[in-house]
Amino acid sequence: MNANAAALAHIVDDDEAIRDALAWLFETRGVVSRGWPSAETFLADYVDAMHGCVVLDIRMDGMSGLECFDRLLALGCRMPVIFLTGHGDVPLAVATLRKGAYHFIEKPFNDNELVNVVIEALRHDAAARELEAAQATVASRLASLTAREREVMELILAGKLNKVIADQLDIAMRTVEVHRSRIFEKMGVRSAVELSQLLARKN
Amino acid sequence: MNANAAALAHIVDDDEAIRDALAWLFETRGVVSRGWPSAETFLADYVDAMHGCVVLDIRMDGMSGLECFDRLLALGCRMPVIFLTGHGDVPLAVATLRKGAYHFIEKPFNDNELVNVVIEALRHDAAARELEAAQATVASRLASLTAREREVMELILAGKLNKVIADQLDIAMRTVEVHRSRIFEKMGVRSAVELSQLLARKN
DNA sequence: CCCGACATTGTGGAAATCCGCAATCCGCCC
DNA sequence: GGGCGGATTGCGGATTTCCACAATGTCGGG
Repeated sequence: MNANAAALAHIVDDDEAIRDALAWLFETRGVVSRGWPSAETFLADYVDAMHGCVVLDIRMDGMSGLECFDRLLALGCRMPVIFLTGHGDVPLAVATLRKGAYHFIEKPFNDNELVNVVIEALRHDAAARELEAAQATVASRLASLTAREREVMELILAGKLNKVIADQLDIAMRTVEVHRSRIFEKMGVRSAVELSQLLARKN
Repeated sequence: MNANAAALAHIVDDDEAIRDALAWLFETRGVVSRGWPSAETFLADYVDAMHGCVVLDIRMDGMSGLECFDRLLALGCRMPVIFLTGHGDVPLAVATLRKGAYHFIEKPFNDNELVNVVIEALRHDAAARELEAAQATVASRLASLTAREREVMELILAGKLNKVIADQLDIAMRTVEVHRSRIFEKMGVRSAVELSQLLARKN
């Protein structure tokens, strides 16, 4: 099952009737979903490349939604997580939200409101994924630099002249120029200012 | 009363006994505070330069804590706001946190925990203020640029050569150089890369 | 009218950057 | 040993950037 190919709303709830009802509800608004009967099964299949959002019931047999959330966080999951609960209390809601949960919704909920939240979460994930892809490209270019090139790059970004860098590293100015040229080539830029702008977009 | 000079924990609660108890509690941990008997009195004195955090009771005679929060947001208040409530429910907690409240604490609360939250909020505010001050300096330098200089600056930051900028704006290359020099002077930098780095830190 | 800010331009020369071509040395791996 | 990648360097010439000094024209405000 290729859960990576498209953005899905992952419904994690041990109650099959609820999973089906939610799937149906989401479908009426064009949201593709997948149901998981337990936190364990979802986590077993979880991979970083999963796109979309997680609709997570708090109270389940076996692993709870909260434990599942902690696990997802530990795994570096960036999908927005929407908690559903029939038995929440304020400290719990506050704690999960402050831990980074996307939303916390009590049952019974307004159908439309939930779908709106899901759609918004999917959008959020899409935007985050796009930014991540761009940043990964930059990161891989950075990874292609040799240690020396990285050293010279820092000095370039600090605005130092080639001759100053040469003095500082006790090398010839021509060598600085060579490194500089190689750095720009690998990073796909033509000048120090372009490089700076590229890296600013990464962070 | 100069509430701007130092970072204070602003206690907004119509119950004087609670205000005093909190003030005393905060004082035991070295936190300076000021009590306000109502949202209205606090808002009447509110100025942007107030530093610290706001400890806000939700249920008060007159204006509620929630209305007060909305007002603060509308005024662009960046102080962290900690809600205290004896009668909160989950949707309320979720809504305020998603609106940007710093924390939401139910009464009765653990004294130590509340002070920890306040201290953390004060730290948060201090860091945010520092960043803001640095950004304001850059912003005011940017504001000192003429329209033409700003136009040329964008092109410089795009990595374009002086001769390309000259062609694009249909002016002499010497003119581009003059603008360039004036821009760097006003922005307090010596090169395009320094300028780029400075602006990246602003955003 | 006068003044100041802004935009523009020119001259000539210095400084900084860029680069093709070529070469050497070192360390690592097969 | 041979090959490869990385670091280093030199030469000479081209391009780009920088700048002191000077000047002109326009616009807005007193």
